Amino acid sequence: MPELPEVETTRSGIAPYVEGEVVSKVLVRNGRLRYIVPKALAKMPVGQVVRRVDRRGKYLLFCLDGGTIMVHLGMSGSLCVVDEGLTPGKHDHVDMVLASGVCLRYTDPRRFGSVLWVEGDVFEHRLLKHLGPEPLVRQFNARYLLTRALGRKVLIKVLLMDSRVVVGVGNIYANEALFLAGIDPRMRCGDLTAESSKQLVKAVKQVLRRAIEAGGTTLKDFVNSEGKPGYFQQKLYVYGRGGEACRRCGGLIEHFKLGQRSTYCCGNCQDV
DNA sequence: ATGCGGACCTGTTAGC
DNA sequence: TGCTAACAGGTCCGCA
Repeated sequence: MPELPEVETTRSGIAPYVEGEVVSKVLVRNGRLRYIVPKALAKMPVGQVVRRVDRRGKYLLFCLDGGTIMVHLGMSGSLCVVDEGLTPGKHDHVDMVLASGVCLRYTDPRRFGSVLWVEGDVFEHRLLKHLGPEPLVRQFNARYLLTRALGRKVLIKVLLMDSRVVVGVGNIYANEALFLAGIDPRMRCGDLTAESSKQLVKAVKQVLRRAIEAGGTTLKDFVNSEGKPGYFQQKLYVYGRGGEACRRCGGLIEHFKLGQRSTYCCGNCQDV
């Protein structure tokens, strides 16, 4: 579920409640997430101050003095600020309880996400080490994308969703960015030109920025730190709109599979 | 090195 | 109405 805008929405919502506060305990109700949470947290000491809440790609990083709590929301995860006393639901797997009485509650029906404790330089952790640049920084530019695309045979959509190339772009925003750039998702990487690379980078940045402003996309179950949905779904051009009219040309939005992922595009507005 | 397919889970929806 | 199958926002691993 959560792509970069949803993770960033969560981060900015949580930060004011957490930064400068002491973690008094971490309560694990169901540790069977992507990585077994009790094991992953085994060495974590309690009573430390959270210095800041950061984000790298789709990972949330709670930076403490002795290490980092690294949270990934997977497909269906969310993290809400609740009162410690609130009765947990079926999928409320982990609580991070602060000395202030505020509780960060991790909810994840599909359990594809995880909560890890990492000591030392978190960016050297195997899950972060090989990540590509953040999409919203200058380092992610037309020249960079072209360099990474040329000489490869994968489809352009697959490349965009490869976190070693650029982080944070999941299936929804890959579809949207390709539409905005006027590029068919079935185009091969090798066919990217300087011009189309420029358009695509611009589109990726634009769609992510707009989605962050709208508080993310809620298709089914994404909620922010207050348990509220995002509103970007109302602004989607192609994702989830198979068979409907293109908002730009009125043509039919196509829907098919690429790799294993649901793909949407306008055959008229997007060229291979 | 690159590309591809399967695996990890559960809940909801579509279809018979 | 009720059962079953397909599908869903994301990685990560192993094999060719």
